[in-house]
Parts: sequence; C-alpha cells; structure tokens
Amino acid sequence: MSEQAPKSRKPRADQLRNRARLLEAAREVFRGEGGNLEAVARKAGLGIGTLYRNFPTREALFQAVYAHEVETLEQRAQVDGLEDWMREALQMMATKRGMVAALAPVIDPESSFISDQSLRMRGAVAQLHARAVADGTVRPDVTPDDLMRVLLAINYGPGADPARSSVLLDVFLAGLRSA
Amino acid sequence: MSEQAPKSRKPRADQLRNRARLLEAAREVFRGEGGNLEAVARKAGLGIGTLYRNFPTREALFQAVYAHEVETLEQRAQVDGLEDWMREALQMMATKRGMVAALAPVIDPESSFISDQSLRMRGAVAQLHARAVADGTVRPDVTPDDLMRVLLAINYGPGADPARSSVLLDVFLAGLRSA
DNA sequence: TAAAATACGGAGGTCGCCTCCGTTTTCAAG
DNA sequence: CTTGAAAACGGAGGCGACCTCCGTATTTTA
Repeated sequence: MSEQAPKSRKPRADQLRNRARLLEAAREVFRGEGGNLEAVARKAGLGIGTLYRNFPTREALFQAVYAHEVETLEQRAQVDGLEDWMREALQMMATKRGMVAALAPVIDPESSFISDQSLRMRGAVAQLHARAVADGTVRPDVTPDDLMRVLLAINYGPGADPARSSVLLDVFLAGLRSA
Repeated sequence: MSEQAPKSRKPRADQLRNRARLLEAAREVFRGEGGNLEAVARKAGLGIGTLYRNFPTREALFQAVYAHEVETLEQRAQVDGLEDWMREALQMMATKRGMVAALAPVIDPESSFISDQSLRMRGAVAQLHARAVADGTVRPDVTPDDLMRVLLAINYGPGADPARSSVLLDVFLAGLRSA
C-alpha cells in the first residue's frame, strides 16, 4: 500500500514544468494589481488553454499562488491571540492584492469552489474567535465570518488605502473589546 | 440677466425626454446589482450612443441617479451627530448597491471626475468629523476620508453581507469612541 | 418650408473570459 | 528502438461589456 495504485501512469514531465511556470508568472502578474489570466499565460510562454487545464477556476489559481501564505495564517491562528492575528493577516494581505481573491471564498456562500485551504482557514478563524469569546475579550455578537469580512473590506473595499488600513483595523479592534 | 445668454437655442425636446428615460432605466437596473450600461440603454429603448452623450462617464450617470440621496446625506450632516449620520448613510446605501459608485469618487484621488456633489459630500463629512473631534467623541487619528472608506467597505467590500453590516458599523463606532 | 444645428443609433473595434478540439508530446509496452 | 495510445498543448473563436465615431434623422429657427 505504499503506492496508491500502480495502474496509473507517471504524471507527464511537461505538465509539471508548465504548472510551475504558470504559478511563477501568476505571482508576478498578481503583484501588479492585475488579475488578467491571459497575461499570466503569456508571461509563462504558454497557451491560455494550458492555464485553464491546470487551474480550472480563478480561485484555484489564487489558492495555489497563495498556498504558503494561507498555511502560515492557519498556523499562526493556533498560537496568536485574535488581535495579533488580525494585524498579521492585514500585514500579509497588504502587499498581495490578489490574496483577497484567495481568501474571499472562505466567506462566500456562493462559491462552488471551496478548497481544502478555504476550509482550513475557516476552521482557523473559528478557533481564534471561539477562544476570544471564551476569554470575554470580544463582543459576542460578532461572528468569525465577520472577522474575515473586515479584513477583506479594509484591504479591498472601494477606495481602500494601504496607508490607512492599520488605523482602521485598530479602531475596529478597539470596538471589538467593548462589551 | 434672467437668461444666461440669448444667443443659444432652446434645448431640444427629445434630448430632455431621453435623458429622463435613461435616468429612469438606470434607477431600475442599478437596483438589481448590475452596472451594465448597455442594459440601461436597452431598457430605456434608446441607443447606447445616446446614453454616452448624456452621461459621458459611468460616474456621471451614478451621480445623476443618486443626486437626491447625496443631497439628503449632505443636509443630514448639518444636523446629525456622527454616529447617527453614519447609520443613516449605511441604511441608505444598503438597498442601493450602485450608490457606492456615486460615493467612491469622494475619496478617490485618481478620479478625474469630481462632481459638484462629490465636493459637497466631502465638505459634509469633513464638517461632521470636525464637530466630533471638537467634542472629543472621536479618536483624533481617524480622518474624514476614513469614515467614507469604512462605509463603502462595509457595504461593498468582498463578501459584504447586508445582514451583518450594521453590526460591523456598531463595532467600528464603538472603537471610534475610545480615546 | 428649408437650412442649420442638434441629437440619435448602432456598427464595429477593443478587451477579458472561457471552451473546444485538432495537433503535438510523452510514456511505456514490445 | 519503435510505436500507438494517452495526456497535454495551444489558440481560434464565441461571448459579453465597454466605448467611439459618424451617417442619418429630427428639431429648431428664420
């Protein structure tokens, strides 16, 4: 049982190589504001079809690109308190505009594509929230999803300004402490 | 001097009629989430060209559609306190998703199209903010633009949920009171 | 009523999204 | 190696939304 099933072939080399190239290209393209998939394919020197085969949905691509960040956040949630975690999360999102798209599915009930990572993030936030509620350090009428919403909104709402984000988060956190 | 300049003709009747029709159609289309300009023209029974002639930019159309609401908000700002005003504004935006686009230019430094209304809104918020700061009922590190940002973000950020908006605003307002 | 001024409308160019399928590459069996 | 089937490639092409441009139609005024 060390091999899943010897029936299947070994994955093709070009596939793996191309997938890596696409991720690389996506990372670059997403840095500069844009969410243009054709640009990603072009920058990778590959056809658009190949991109879609590797990442059937926009979210799939975002998730893959930000897998590392999402995992980090998940882990920090085990250790940090709510406030620290939210500040870290804000920080992490600040430079990576595209990351929002990776996180949004977590609270989007429409999203048909709920990845593993989305679920784990969800769990992480819920845990953080539960602890804070137990401690009584947070208003009980706020839900875990609300916390994600606030993070996303502050970074990504219309007219969001990175320079002001941390102040706004501060205000929100202060409000959160009030019974 | 009762007439500006007798040199110019009387505005054409069809123009006025069509402008009104477009506004009517836009109001309907914007109610249902969408910001589709061709749909507006179609619903008005007019060509897309006519729409663009009357409202050269998307913002121009939004501003015209929500002129009444924006004026109301401006007037309330004279009377209300900060908290009440923000709750009213939230309420007003809640049903009118498109309104966000009318308000966003207020804090968008890029926007080449700063209408009269944008400027007046700006003034209104600034006034509200100044009063609250003077009263000491608001943290001094928050700017008027921040207030607009929060309203827009709560309504319009990714994953925003109308059902949760007022709770989030409450939290924020609570935070605002803390020195 | 006719010329001049003004407004209309939609064809068509652009761009991004996504699908579909003929062609090419890779794998592994012989 | 050879070779044939499985897997992956790539981009043409359809779609929807945006916006511009200009020939045609309507209104105004004299």
